[in-house]
Amino acid sequence: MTTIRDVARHAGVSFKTVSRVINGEPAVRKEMRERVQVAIRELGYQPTLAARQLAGHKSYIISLIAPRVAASYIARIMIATAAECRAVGYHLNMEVIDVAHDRDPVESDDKVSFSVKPDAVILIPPFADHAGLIGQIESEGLPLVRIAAVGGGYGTRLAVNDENITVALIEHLLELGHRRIGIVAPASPKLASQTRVLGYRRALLAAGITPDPALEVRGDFTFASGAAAATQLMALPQRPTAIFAASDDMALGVMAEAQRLGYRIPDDLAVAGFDDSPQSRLVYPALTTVFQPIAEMARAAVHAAIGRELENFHVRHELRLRGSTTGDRSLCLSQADF
Amino acid sequence: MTTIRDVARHAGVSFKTVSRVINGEPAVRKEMRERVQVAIRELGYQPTLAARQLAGHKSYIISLIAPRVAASYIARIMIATAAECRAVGYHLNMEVIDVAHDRDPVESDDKVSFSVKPDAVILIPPFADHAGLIGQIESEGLPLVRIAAVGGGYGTRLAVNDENITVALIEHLLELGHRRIGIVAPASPKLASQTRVLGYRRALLAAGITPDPALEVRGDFTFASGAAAATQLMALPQRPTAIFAASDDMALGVMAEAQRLGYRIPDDLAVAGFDDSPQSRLVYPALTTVFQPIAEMARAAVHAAIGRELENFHVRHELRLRGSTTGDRSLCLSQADF
DNA sequence: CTGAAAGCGCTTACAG
DNA sequence: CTGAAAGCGCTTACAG
Repeated sequence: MTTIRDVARHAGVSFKTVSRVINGEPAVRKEMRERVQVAIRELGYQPTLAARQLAGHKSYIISLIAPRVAASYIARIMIATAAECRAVGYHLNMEVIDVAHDRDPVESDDKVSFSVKPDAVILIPPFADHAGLIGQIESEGLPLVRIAAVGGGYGTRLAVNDENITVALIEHLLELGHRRIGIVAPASPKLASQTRVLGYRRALLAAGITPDPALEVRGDFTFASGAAAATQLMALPQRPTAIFAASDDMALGVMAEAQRLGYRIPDDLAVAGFDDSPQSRLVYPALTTVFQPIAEMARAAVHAAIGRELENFHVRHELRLRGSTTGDRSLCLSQADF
Repeated sequence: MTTIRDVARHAGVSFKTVSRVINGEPAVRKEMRERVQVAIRELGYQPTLAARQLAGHKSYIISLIAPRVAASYIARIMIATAAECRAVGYHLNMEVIDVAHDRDPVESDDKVSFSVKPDAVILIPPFADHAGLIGQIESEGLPLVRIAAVGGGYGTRLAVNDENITVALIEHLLELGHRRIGIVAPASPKLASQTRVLGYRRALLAAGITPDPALEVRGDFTFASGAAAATQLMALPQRPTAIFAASDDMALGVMAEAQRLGYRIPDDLAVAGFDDSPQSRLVYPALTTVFQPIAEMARAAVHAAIGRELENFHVRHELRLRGSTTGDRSLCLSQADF
């Protein structure tokens, strides 16, 4: 294996100088630096992370703790975080937790381990507010970034507020003439996505409509829960003419169930979701939804995790108005944003 | 930080004995072993991976090299691999490569790095046959597992052959009375999924139908390419009454385009896909498709990577017959398999 | 079955 | 701007 000493010999400098070049330390003459860089390239040298970590107390590893679920939101965060880590010279350690088995990620045998000694940890929903994990990470003394966290506590919170964009989405439905608009709301109160419910209510009130509790049904972000909500809402004495679901998967459940019951989308029922997931484009009619800048959030999280400033960071939501509300009959052929 | 010496002191043994217990070496008295294990638990000790790696030439890290694409197939492999790594006491290092920018993962600045010194590497499509990457991994002397690889060469090949299950799927369409069956085939010849085309042709021939080249259209696994294929196929003088797409995303493109053109599914056109992706269940009617045991393949890959035997390993494909061919009007409410 | 020595490939202070 | 010493937390041989 090529080591720092091989590079030093090849470049005719002390191995310490090589170390300085690798770490971008200023105190190296330009000529030396270039000589070392040539040697590194010629030998194909890659510093051993483990040695750097042991000596320098820095691992260049970030751990992402994610649930083992099929949600595209999770997959998109995972991929974007991994890509961003690479971009800044870090490595991503993925810790995937099986939430289905209901094991405590802190206390069970299968608990999350920090033996890779990451430089920082990123937590995403539904763990962003998991007190046990947060406590464990704090006691390990690890920097923490919590994406879409609601509560305070240890760590940097990357808060998202979906209220305003949801207001805009509901206004779109109101402009189309809908007055009875149902919502499939997040069941768990401790989620950032609750701001979507606030936006829904605010938009209705602003239009002079009193939110009807019968039109608010809970879901757990799955397709099945969206379908069940649709069954319930469409059975109401005064059924809604539009339904907003707090996630695309639930919205697709609403759409499918409505179609199964014989309603046409959007003629009989308009449907809107949230996430701009890849699957929101795969149905006919395509689903109206809200684009969340997941890649940018992942970038921000990685930068926050390693203590770098990120310039030009804006969490810019965007309405994606499509056939499921507008009646537009074209397909969505562009690739999904990441 | 708690080190091996702290544990030794706490347990009243030499630190070498602790090391032996951690590594499960046999030469330790049962009593000693238990004493050490208690100390480890009491102190919450977790051995530093970097130190073990440096001293023992073993990192307990597996690298997965994956493309940065939105395909659920990729996300499912990623998640399953990460979960399996955890299960066997390893850590997953994710290297996500931006294929969109067309940068060479071996030669570009952004090339894949092995500075984490993984114990093994796992390659998935479309990299499973990437000669450059395979060569790099071989020259690093790293064990390699290639999931769904086609060609020979360095590394353990986890081959999949989809021919037989595709035959079964086409037979299902034939039984429904379809005689003109179109296919959206993989464009790239170097993919394991080409076995799906072989199965398609074999099933037709077995039924006494000569495959019609006009009914074979190429796609690149995206929704858009499926939609384009449908446009083309449905414009044929003798249009097909059923279309099999070699991936679910392409099948959904076929379905959406057909619906847009006013055809009813499956009355006017039956559609079938491949993957049993989560999104295959999110549409109405639900998509007939083939379940691929991705989680089991990931398990097998991880075990092969670390040189362990995996008992009871079967790549068991399964037909998932749903409304897009059968006309069944129920929704698919169970969670997707992983 | 248990222990003391050497060393993995680097970085961190500290000199010059 | 550059170098020689010490040490990060472990495992690998080698003794006993």
